[in-house]
Amino acid sequence: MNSQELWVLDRLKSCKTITQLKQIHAFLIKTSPLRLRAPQLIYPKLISLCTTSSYSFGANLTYFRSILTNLENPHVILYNNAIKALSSAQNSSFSLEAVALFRAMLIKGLVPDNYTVPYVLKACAQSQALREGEQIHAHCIKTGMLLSIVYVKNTLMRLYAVCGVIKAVQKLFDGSPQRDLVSWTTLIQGYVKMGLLREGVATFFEMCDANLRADEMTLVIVLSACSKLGDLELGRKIHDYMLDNEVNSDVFVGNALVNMYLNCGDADFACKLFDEMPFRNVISWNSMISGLAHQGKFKESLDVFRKMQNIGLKPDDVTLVGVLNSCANLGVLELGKWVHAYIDKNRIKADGYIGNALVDMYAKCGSIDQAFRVFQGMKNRDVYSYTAIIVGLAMHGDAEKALSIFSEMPIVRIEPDEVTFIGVLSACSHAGLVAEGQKYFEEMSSVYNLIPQTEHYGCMVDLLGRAGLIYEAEEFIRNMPIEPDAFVWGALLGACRIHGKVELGESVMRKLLEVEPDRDGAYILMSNIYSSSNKWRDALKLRKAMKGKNMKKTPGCSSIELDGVVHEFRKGDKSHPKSKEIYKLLEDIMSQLKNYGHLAQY
DNA sequence: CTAGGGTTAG
Repeated sequence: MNSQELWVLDRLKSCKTITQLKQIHAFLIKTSPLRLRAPQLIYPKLISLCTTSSYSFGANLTYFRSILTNLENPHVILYNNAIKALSSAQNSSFSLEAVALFRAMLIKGLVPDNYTVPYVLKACAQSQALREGEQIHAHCIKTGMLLSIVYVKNTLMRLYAVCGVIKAVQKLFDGSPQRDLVSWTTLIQGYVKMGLLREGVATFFEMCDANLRADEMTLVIVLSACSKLGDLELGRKIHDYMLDNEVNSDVFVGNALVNMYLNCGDADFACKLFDEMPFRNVISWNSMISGLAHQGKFKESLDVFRKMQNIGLKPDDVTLVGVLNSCANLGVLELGKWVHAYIDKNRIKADGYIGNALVDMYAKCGSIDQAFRVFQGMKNRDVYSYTAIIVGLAMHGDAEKALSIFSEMPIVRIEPDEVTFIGVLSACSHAGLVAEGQKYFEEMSSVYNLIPQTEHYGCMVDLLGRAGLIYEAEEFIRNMPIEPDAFVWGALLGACRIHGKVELGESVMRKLLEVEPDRDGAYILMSNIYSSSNKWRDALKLRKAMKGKNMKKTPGCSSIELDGVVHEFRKGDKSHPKSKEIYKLLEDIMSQLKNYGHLAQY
C-alpha cells in the first residue's frame, strides 16, 4: 500500500461528519487507485456515523442506498449492519426501509441469517408494521428458523406483543419447544401492554412454577403491572420475591419499586426507598412527582420538584407535565406560569402532553383566557386538548364557547370520548340548556358509540334538577339502565337543596346513604336543605345522628401560593406556623361581616 | 453485529 492510500485510510478513520465522508469518497473515486473498493471502504464509516451521532438516516438515505447497491458481492453482515442501524432509528419510514433492504437481499440471492431476522423484526415492531412482520414470520416458518433459533421466535413474539396481537404471542409461546427467560418476559409484557394486568402477573407466577428465575427486566414489568393494578399486597409479594432471590436492584428496578409503592398507596415507603436509592435519574424524580400527584399529594409532589431543582437536575417534559398537573390541582398559577416560561425559554414545543397539561393548568387556575390562547397556539391537538379546553370553559360558565369548540371536533376529525361529554353535559347544565343537553346525551351513544357512565347520568340529573325539572330527573333515574350510584343521587340531592325540596330530599338522602353509608356528604347536603328551609331542629338532629357514627369526612381543603411557597389549610388544621395569627384574622373578618349584617349560611 | 426494562394529560 502506498503512502497516498495510507493517507486516505487515516483520513477515513478520523472522519467525523457525513460531509467529510463524502469528500473522501469523491477523492477516492477521482484520484485513488482504491476507487474500485470505495463502497467497501466508505460503507462501515457511513453506518457508524449514522448510528452513533446526530446524523440522521433521513438526510442520507439516498447516499446510503447508492453505496449499498454499488457494493460488489456484499456480505450478509453488511446488510445486517444496515438493517440494524435502520431498526434503531425512531422514524417509522426507516423501519420500512429496513424491510425493503431485507427484500433486496433476498432478491440478490443472499441468505438472511439468524442476525438479520431479529434486526428486521425489531424494525417492524418499532413501526408496528404488522403486515410486513407477518410476511417475515412466513419466511421464518419456511426456512425452519422459527423452530431452531430462539432469538427469532422471541423477536417475533415481541412484534405481536407491541401490535397488541396477544393471541399470536401466546400461540408462538405455546408452540415453542424451548422457552427462555426472554420468551416468558415478552409474553408477560404482551399481557401488561394490553392492560391484561392480572394475566401478566399470573404468567409471572407460572414462570416461577416452571423453575425459571426472574431477572431485573422481568421484575420491572411485573412491578409496573402491580403498580397499575394498585394492588399493594401483590406488589409486596413481588418485592419479597426479589429479596428472597437476591435480585440486584439497579436504577430501573428501583424506579419500578418506587412507582409501585406510590401507586399502591404506600407513599411513605416509596419515599424511604427513593431516599435510599444509590443512584437516581430523571425518571426516578418523575416517578415521585407524578406518583405523589396520583395520590392527591400535590403539595408534596411540588416539594420533590423543588428538591430536584435544588440539586440542579434538569427536568424533562415528563417532569413538567407532572408539575403542571400538581399546579392545576392546587391552583398554583405562579409556578404554572414559571413552567410555561421555562418551556418557552428551552424551546420545548407546547404541543402534545405538554400543551394539554398547560391548557388544563391555566383552566383550573382560573386563567381561562390564557388556557384558550395556549389551546389555539397548539399545532397538533388531540382529544385530550379538546377535552381540557371544553371542560375548562364549562367550569368557567362559558357554555357557548365550550359547545362551539365541541362542534369543531368533527371538522378536524377528532372523536370525542367519555370525558369530553362530561365537559359538554356540564356546560349545558351550568347554562340551563336542557334541550341541548338531552340532544348531546342521546348523540353520545347514537353517533359516537359511547356508553354513558354513571358520571354522565349524574350530569343529566344535575341538568334537569338545576332547571327545576325535579320530576323529570326522578323519572330519568328510574329509567336508567345501570344502577344509580352516589354521583346520581348526589346530583338529585343537590337539586333538592337548590329548590328547597325537603321531603324528596329526605328520601334521596336515604338512597345516597344506601350506596355510600360511610361518607358524610349526604348528611351535610341534607342538613343544608333543612337549614335553608329554617328547619333548624331537624338539622341539629341530623348532625347529632352523624356524630354517633364513624363517618369518613371529606376534609375541606384550600391552598394559596405566596412567593413560590404553597400553604395548605385543612378544616381544623392548626399546623401552619402562623396558625394563631391566621385564626385571629379570620375572627376579625367574621365579626366585621356580622357588623355589616351578613348571616353565616351554615 | 443477535431478543425482553421504568415515568407522561383531559
